[in-house]
Amino acid sequence: MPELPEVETTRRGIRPLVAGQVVTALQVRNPRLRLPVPTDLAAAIVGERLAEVRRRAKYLLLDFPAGSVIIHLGMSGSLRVLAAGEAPGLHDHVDLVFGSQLLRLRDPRRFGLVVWQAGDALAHPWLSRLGPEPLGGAFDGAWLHRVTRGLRLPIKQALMDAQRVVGVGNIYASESLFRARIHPLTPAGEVGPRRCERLARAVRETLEMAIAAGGSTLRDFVGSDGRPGYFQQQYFVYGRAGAPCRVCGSPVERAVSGQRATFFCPRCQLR
DNA sequence: CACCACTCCTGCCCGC
DNA sequence: TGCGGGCAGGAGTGGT
Repeated sequence: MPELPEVETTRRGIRPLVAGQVVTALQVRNPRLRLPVPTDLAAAIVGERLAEVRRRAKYLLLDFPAGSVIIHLGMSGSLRVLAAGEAPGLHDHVDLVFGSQLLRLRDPRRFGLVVWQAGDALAHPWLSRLGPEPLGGAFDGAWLHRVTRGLRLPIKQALMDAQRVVGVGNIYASESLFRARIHPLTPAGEVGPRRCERLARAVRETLEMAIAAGGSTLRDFVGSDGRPGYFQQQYFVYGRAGAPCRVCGSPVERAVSGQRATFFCPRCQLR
């Protein structure tokens, strides 16, 4: 399930292989994603040079002269660079062919998206109202404190709201709150300035560590099994209900918040 | 606004 | 061994 670190690792993996290359063909094998792949996509990009691969939140932006292909990996999407002619698998929806190689989007659960945005990609309605990047300078404790005043909803849900900060998904929300020693069900408005500071720092550190862990597997984006290698990453609480907290040994608990599984240590994390 | 519920889809795991 | 059921999960959308 790609969260921001996986998307960033994907970006870093594919960028050196496709940036600067000209699209020679587009193959839409299965247009059915969360929204249908636009039928006029080929007209927009075939024959054009891919200038840059950027990321905003969990969206990947493939920049062309006239606009950008915006890709979201949903929860099961992956992008790999393969040799042209590589036989497609069951859920390989789209290929961007660049001469002798291709960029292949696979998405078994079809929560992903491919859209075309003419002109500035950031002007797309899905991107234009997003909050700050968690790894950028605009996100810090002061910002987090400001955008959570008066909120009664749990801090975890506030953290996962892309208008407040982007890129914090279910896994890293739980992990960041553990790192900051804040109980995920604490009303967001009750988290004071010092704890907001700690939480903002925890979000940044958690994501940076995950990206660093993925960086060693960039070579996997070419060739056979191209999955980013976070599976080796050790989570503190996520998915560990009943298992001992890695810090204090108390059993990790599971709750549901905003219809999402939420994991925390009841002893380390205070309301 | 703030908040909530619903929706998309399929691989995987569990129990029988 | 096969099969049904339940679950997970990003984020847009459409309520109250």
